[in-house]
Amino acid sequence: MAKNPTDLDPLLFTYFNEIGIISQLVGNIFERNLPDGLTNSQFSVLNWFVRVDDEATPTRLATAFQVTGGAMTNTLKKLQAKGLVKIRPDANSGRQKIVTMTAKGRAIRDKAIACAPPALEEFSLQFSRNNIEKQTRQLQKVRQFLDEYRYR
Amino acid sequence: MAKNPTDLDPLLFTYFNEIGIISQLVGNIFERNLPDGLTNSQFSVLNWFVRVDDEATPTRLATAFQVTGGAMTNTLKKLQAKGLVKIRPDANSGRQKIVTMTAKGRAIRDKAIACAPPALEEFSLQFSRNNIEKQTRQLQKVRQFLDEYRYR
DNA sequence: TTCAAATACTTTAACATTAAACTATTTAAC
DNA sequence: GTTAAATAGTTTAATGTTAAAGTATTTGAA
Repeated sequence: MAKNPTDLDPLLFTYFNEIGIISQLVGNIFERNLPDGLTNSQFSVLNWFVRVDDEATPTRLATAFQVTGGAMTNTLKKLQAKGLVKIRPDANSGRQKIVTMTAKGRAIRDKAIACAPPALEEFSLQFSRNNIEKQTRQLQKVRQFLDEYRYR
Repeated sequence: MAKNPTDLDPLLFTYFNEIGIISQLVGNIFERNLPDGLTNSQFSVLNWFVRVDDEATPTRLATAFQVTGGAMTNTLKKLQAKGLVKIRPDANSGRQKIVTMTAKGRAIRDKAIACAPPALEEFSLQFSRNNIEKQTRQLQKVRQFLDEYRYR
């Protein structure tokens, strides 16, 4: 049956709408509890250094978080001004820089985790680990599709 | 087993991270194709009038989209300037206003749908309706939890 | 070797959003 | 009836993001 062109598939609309709202709610809930005026972006960068690697170029971080280079420049400048990351030139390439987290950065990151709002605790009680794992796998497929679509 | 306080539950982190990235990607993909310099917020308001009701107060819209009143004031002013919505005082309450969509607004909204990026078409081929329906139901539960948590 | 294209990062202007302060109106307690 | 509190909407300043232009460096093809 042909789709009426004046109707956006309501299911897809609802689906992405729910995702958008959850993203916004979680972002707000989490950022509200962050210490030292840390933003979500700033925290995410600090946490990346714990989760993924000890050092990175700005572009690698920008790619990881799907933001523009300019946005990452801004985030890193803020972190640097607070003494939470260190930015040094790459000896092997004059156009790259190398970013690392400072001890203070690590401490603030740990503090941020400790400040994590109780929502996350309660969330774990409401939704089974198994359920969230399954959802995550499906979301990863969706993200991958959109990610690839983006570069065509 | 006690959770190490310096570790944010990686599963939850990944889960919400995927949601955040999908939200961002879909937003960008969709907004890029919108006609007449329409933003996602502006389109969403127009689409709301098709999906939900003929008229609304600014606050009702702000609540529906989980944005501040100020943000909605801004969005509505832009839509009004383009002649896509009409804002009139409420005869029954001097502090409320009533917003409706104009015929031009409806036309632009339909055009936006027609311009919808092919990503959505292809998306439907990749992911089964059944799958997206199931995911949507789960996401709705999550959103509901976060929504309720917010007001406590 | 040269030089055009690609890459890494920064800067700028525009803009959507937020929190907070502000105006106007309505509600309801006394 | 008065008046304090609540509600609806707007305005302001600050901020984070984007696209686009700009600088500097590296790559690689001729």
